[in-house]
Parts: sequence; structure tokens; C-alpha cells
Amino acid sequence: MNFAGQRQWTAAFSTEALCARILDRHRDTVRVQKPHVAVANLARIIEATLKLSNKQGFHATSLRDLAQASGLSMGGLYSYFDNKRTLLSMILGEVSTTVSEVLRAAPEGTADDPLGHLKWLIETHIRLTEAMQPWFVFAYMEAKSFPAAERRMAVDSEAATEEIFAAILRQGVASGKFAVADIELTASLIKPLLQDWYVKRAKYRKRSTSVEQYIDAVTEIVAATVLPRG
Amino acid sequence: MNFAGQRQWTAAFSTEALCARILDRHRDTVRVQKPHVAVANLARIIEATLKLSNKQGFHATSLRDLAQASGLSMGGLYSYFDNKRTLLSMILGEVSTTVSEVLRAAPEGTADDPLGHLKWLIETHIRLTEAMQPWFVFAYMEAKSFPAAERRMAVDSEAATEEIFAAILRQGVASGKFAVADIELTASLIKPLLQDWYVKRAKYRKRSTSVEQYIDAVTEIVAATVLPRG
DNA sequence: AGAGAAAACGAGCGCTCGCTCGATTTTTGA
DNA sequence: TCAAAAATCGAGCGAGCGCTCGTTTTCTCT
Repeated sequence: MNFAGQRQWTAAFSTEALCARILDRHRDTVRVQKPHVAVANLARIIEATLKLSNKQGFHATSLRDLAQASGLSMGGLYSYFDNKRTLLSMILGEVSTTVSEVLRAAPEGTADDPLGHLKWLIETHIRLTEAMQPWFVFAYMEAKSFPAAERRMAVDSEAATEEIFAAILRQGVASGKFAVADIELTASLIKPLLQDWYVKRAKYRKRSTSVEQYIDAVTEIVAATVLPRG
Repeated sequence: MNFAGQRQWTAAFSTEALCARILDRHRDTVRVQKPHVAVANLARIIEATLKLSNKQGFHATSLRDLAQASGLSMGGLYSYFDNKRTLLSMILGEVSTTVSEVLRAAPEGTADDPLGHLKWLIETHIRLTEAMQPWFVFAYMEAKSFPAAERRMAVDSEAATEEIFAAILRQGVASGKFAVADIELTASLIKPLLQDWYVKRAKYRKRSTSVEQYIDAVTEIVAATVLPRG
């Protein structure tokens, strides 16, 4: 992933691109045949869902609201999902598969450079959540009210991310480059630092904090924590 | 605040004690006259509200659920609030006044000891959220769907807490005891470290992480971040 | 051009929601 | 002791929910 060439990112994580992947995964429940029609309408539906749900919550967003905001009719919506809960897992599923795909694609040469790998992970995670901000806000905010299956999916996804961090910390400690007392607990505490960027996004926007500033600040905190003092 | 004598804390932040303060602040909307009856029933109502809302969300919790869980009737509930939204602001109001009261009561001698003050703040904040865990989970989770007035209240409360941290960082930097590049951003990032304890409480319980371990880990991260490297 | 398929439509169904209010029970005080 | 006051009750209201399905519109292909 090259952060200088941001055009690739915005294209790869556009609503259209993400909805094309959702369509692939839900071909059986989407009753509209022609892919370009299906993707276009799915994009409108999901854009409306994210917009409304992030304001008032998914549960409080009615299908009538959704129909109006997406420009489809009540019945039209039901050509794209069989019930409201399915719409929810479409979005959640896309978030969790994307995050695990992206975070596992570390560049070469990080194998014996734990600090470099750690910095790459922090930057990539924050840039990804920036590119897919409404999606991450949605997944984070609605996670508590997910039905059991989707809830487990969210918890597992979070645990997987945490384990990626824990593995790097373990490797750094083993090679003597890091000094960390409680690896699991430290790995746990990195996550909320990354999440704050999209969870409290309004605050940072108001203060005009840039992504770069935010990445630097988190990187500095993590580095100060894991590097041996002296 | 003495953490060794935890009996004082559990008494001061019991549901009954908190509901007595809520009653004071909402005497005009509670139609039941006798205080001991009003406090007892308010406690049952709010305990039920916290329990059900933290499982399924406040919006998804119906007043019929609430009536059954609290042992009152539908009509009975409405002797204690005039509408569902009022019930919400009762809880939110109690959380935000309590947190600001407690955090401002730093022990003497912290004026010229920024690191000591910082550590006290971290420990006190985490202990408070531990004592009032369901209340904080509720306030955090439901904040997004608050009506405008309550939402502003929540944002202001968060900003106030952050400013307390920022002030200490500023003082520490001024006296040369701390080295912090971006004071406001660093103060912002301390908050999510404290919040993770109650937001992801299930995770830490599963790993049997103790409050003390958690306090130590956060304290260590913050200290490593603000102290000059040397 | 026009028939058959695909897509979109939206009024209406059963249901549950927040909330009310007259009836009923419990408490109070002379 | 017993009537007035306080507290509680729960069936019932209109509104809005998720979802369906007979109908209409739009597209496709010869």
C-alpha cells in the first residue's frame, strides 16, 4: 500500500467497490440480476443506511426513511435484502473482511523490523478507517445490538486485530528491541488509541487535527511505551 | 478519596445514593411525594433500565419490558418521569455531575507534583467507572442517539475531563517535568485508554485482568509518553 | 413494434411502541 | 375507624414499525 498515491485507496474503498464485494457475498439474497444495476442501487441503499444510522442509530432508522433517502420504494429495498438484519450483516461483513485483508498485507522487510512493522500497522489502520469512516463508525456503534452471530463476528474481528499487535510486540521483546511488561494488555490498549480517530471524529474535525498529526501522536505514544527507556 | 477503604466508595455510589441525588434534581417531574418510596422505586426503575439497555440498547428497551423488570406497572412508571427521554437524561445527568465532582477533588499537595496528580487522576477515573460501571456504559453507548441538548451535555462533559488532563500536562511542561509535543492531542488520547476498561469490560473479565493491573498499564503508558526520554 | 421478463412500486397487514386516564388499592391522620 | 389523599394499576389509544404482494413501469430482444 502506497499512501502517497491516495487515488488507489479512494478507488479501492469507494462505496461502489465495496458494494460490488458485498454483492458477490450475497448473490443469493439479492434478487436483482444485472450486476451494474444491483451494485448501483446497493450503493445508494448502503450510503443512506450509513448516513442515517450514524446520526440516529440503525434501530431508529426505519425502512421508510431508508426508502426515501435512497430513492427506492419500500418494496424495492426488499429486492436487495430479505430483512433488515441482513442489511446490517452486509455492512459488518464487509468491514471485518476488509480490515483483516488489509492489515495482513504488511510490506516485505518488516519481518526483522518490529518497530517498522508496528508503525506501518498504526498508519495503515488509521488510514483505512479514514477511507471507510462511516463503515467503521457503523460497525463500532451498532456492535452492541447485533444478534449473537454477528456479535461474535465483531468480537472475533477485534481479537484478530489485537493478536496482530501482540505478535509484533512478542517478536520485538524476543529480539530485545522492545521492553513490555504485559504484552496482551499493552496490545489491547493500542486498539482504543486507533479507534478514537473515527469514534470521536467530530471532535478532531472541530480542532482541525489532520490524519498525519493523529498518526504521529499515536505512533509516538506506542513507541514510548514499547521501546526500552534509557 | 481513599482507595483502601472501598466501603465508602460502594456506599457513595450505590444505586440508592445516586437515585437520591437524581430525585433532588428532578423533584418537579417525579409525582411521588414520600422520598423513601420515590428513591426506592427510582432505584428499581433505573437498575432495570441500565440492565436492559446495556444488553439491547435504550431505544430497543420498551416501557413494558421496563415495567416488568422493575415490578411497577406502565402507569406506575409515569409517576417517576413524564416521558422516556426524561429517564435518559436522569441517568446521563447523574453520570456527568458525578464525574466532574469526583475528578476535581484532587488531594492536597498535587499542585507542584504533576506526575502525582496525573497518576491520581488515572486511578480515580478508572475506580469511579468501575464503581458505576453500568452507568458509564449506558452514557457512552447511548450518547450518539441523545437528543441535541443531552448530546451537548455529554460532549461538554467529555471536553471538561479532557481539559483537566490538558491543564496538568501544561503545568508539567511549564515546570520542565514533562516533555509533550502536542498537549491537546495527547490529553485527548488519554481518555480512550481510560474508557476501554468499561467499554470492553467483557473482554477484560474474560482474561481476568484486575483493576489494579489495568490502572498500572495505563499509568505506565501515560508516564512513558509525558516524561522526557533520557 | 410488441411480447415477455425484470425491476420497481406503494397501499395495506399484523404488531408493538410510547403514553393516557378512569378505576382500584394503599396510606394517612383526626 | 373511616373518609380523603396518595400511589398504583393496566386496558386501550393513535402512530409508526417491518414486511408483503398484486400491480405498474421499464428494459430486452427479435
